[in-house]
Amino acid sequence: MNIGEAAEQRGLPAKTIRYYEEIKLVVPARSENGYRAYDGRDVNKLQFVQRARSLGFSVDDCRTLLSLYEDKHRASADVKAIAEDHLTEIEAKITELRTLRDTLKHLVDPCLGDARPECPIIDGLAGRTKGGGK
Amino acid sequence: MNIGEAAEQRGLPAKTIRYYEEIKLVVPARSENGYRAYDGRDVNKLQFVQRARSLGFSVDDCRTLLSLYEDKHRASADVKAIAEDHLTEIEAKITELRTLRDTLKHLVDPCLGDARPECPIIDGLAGRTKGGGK
DNA sequence: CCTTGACCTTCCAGTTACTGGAAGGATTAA
DNA sequence: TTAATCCTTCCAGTAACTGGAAGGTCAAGG
Repeated sequence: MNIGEAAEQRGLPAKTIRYYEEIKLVVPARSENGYRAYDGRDVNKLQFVQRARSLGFSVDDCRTLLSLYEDKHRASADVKAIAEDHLTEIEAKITELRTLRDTLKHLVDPCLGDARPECPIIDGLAGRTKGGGK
Repeated sequence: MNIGEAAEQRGLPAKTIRYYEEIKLVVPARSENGYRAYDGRDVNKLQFVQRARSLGFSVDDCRTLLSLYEDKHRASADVKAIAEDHLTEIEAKITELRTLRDTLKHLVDPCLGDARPECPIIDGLAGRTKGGGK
């Protein structure tokens, strides 16, 4: 099948699929006219990558996972290690964002948000502490 | 002061500070020898940007915030609007990451992580459901 | 006076994972 | 034959830096 059909089947932009070929992630055969020809196995790989990407795996992780996917003699430990690393990264990101959110909230909450210039947010960013140092 | 001193004072890489000039975020005067000359006001701006960036504001938001910082007639409402938008984005990101984490966890947990090839993570990514469809 | 080392300059390229668009060939239907 | 789709490749842009090369400037030491 041509790239358009593969794209539609998977709900991926053709541009993205071409990109995956460019970086040698999913490389289809070519028809005589030069068109990319995707077979069922290619489409499975596209689906695999699509799901891995949607779970936040990097394209590089996808490359490794894809090779494990294709390897009938893989050790599930290898897969699990990648996934656990990624999980740890996600947890770290969540923690970081929660901290950001809380800090930001403490600046935003006391801001009156009116027409006057006094602004705890600006003060906070400028490094001015609100407390009146006696 | 030269860029090196400003960089050290703020704990920012000189490269980053040059970049901020390139994008016209913090543009210092120049000495006769062509060196960048940062005065106290520039350093304050660098600090302001540094803090805003560390709170996750985009460089573009920083530009706007910086102009509000310098505007004695600003309305705090304008500042607050930007900060609240950003807060909303952060919340959305946290929610998204939590979903990712949970989904990933449900794939990782049942994986034995041994030398055998059977792997619920690979199966999940491949779109194979675990349940034995009777 | 000259050299060495630290500091400064500009410019170019690379990072991540695409996305948009231009120019032009292939295919299909009318 | 022509028009509408589809396909191709190639180039550029996104965000926010970061690394590195080639070369100018400056202060200290011999």
